[in-house]
Amino acid sequence: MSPTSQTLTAERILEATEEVLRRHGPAKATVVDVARALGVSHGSVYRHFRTKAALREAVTKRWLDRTTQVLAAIVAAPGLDPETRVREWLAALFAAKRRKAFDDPELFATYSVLTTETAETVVSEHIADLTGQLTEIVRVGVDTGAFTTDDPATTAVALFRATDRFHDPHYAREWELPGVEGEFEAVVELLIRGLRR
Amino acid sequence: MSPTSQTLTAERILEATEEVLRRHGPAKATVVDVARALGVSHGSVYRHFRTKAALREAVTKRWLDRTTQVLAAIVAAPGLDPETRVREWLAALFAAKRRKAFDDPELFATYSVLTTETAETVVSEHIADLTGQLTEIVRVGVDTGAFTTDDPATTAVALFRATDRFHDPHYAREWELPGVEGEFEAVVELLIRGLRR
DNA sequence: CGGATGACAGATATTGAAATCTGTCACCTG
DNA sequence: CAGGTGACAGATTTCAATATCTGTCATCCG
Repeated sequence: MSPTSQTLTAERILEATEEVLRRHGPAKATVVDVARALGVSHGSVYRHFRTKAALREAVTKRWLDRTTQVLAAIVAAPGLDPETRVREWLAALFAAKRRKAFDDPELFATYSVLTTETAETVVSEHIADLTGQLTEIVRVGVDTGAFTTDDPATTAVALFRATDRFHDPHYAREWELPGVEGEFEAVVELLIRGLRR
Repeated sequence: MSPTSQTLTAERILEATEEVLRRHGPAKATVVDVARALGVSHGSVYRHFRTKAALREAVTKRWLDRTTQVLAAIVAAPGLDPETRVREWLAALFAAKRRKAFDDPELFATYSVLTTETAETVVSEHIADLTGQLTEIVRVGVDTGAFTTDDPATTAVALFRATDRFHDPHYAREWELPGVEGEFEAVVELLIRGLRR
């Protein structure tokens, strides 16, 4: 009946939603559009997601989790000294965000809006995931004697906050300005020096 | 003729503009409103400011400069060691912004909008002023042997950017959350440690 | 004559009626 | 009978007509 008449799964709906969001932007993407893209009635979409907000939340979480997974690889990578691991983790976060912003500006702008309007919990869980990863790196650094701190978790949050400028979508416009790379390195340098014993 | 029939000066217009902005907000504050508040025709306002944008720019600059002046006192204050001076300067910046945001939320929100829509130069000059002050503090710190850095100006920018979260109006909502004070101190602690020889 | 005025043209914002969307649910259909 | 449908009520958005505002300037006034 429809062009893609496989069974309707949450995953297929999320894919269609992302496509509709990319095409129409956050303001004009409707549940009806998503249903149309899937060749089903909008009632069917509501069978998988209770509200439009829940759908947007799910698609946002999916997007944020992709970054979390990339960074987890750096936490787990063997053979890095703690200092290098922190540098690479922060650089990877910056690079991932910058790539998203540059490669598909429409979609990035869309998700930037979604993260501000979506339920606070999705974003704060994402931040908790990321600072959790950083905490692990710092903790290992302290254990091996490379770093000093009273409390790895507090220090991890400080590292994350001090680098907000280089991962908060709010600053995305400035990520293509010349000199940002230098600013990033100067901040990281200062922070790494602050971590050292 | 009007309730306040002194001569019409740029300063009086700026005062009236701030009042109109506080009352009506940035979206609904018009040049006609400002003229009405002063008991003159809007043509007279255009005699002092070429455009509405120029008027908004001037009132924004005036607002930003007030903070710059407060902080200049800390740069010049005698008898502070460099580390304390950095701590106090950053704390004063945070405190000044937080006070503005808390004491008069309407006006603060208004100026937050103005700084995003106003000509880039006003804001970047403000930032240049502030990082200039920080550069001076860092430079003295290096000269007295308290700090190490290749380039005080770069380091000053890094200090400013690493603390964006605690002075960028974008984050104002989070300045009243519990724990912000702790986050601020953790970031400053890390940065100060990074400055030390 | 220096400074203020208000009528005016084009740009921008407001408003309210019509169109669309969200979320529900009784009813299909394979 | 599990999964899908589409009509429906209330909420939200769109659109075009109307009102207001911006910026200019010929004219006025002390």
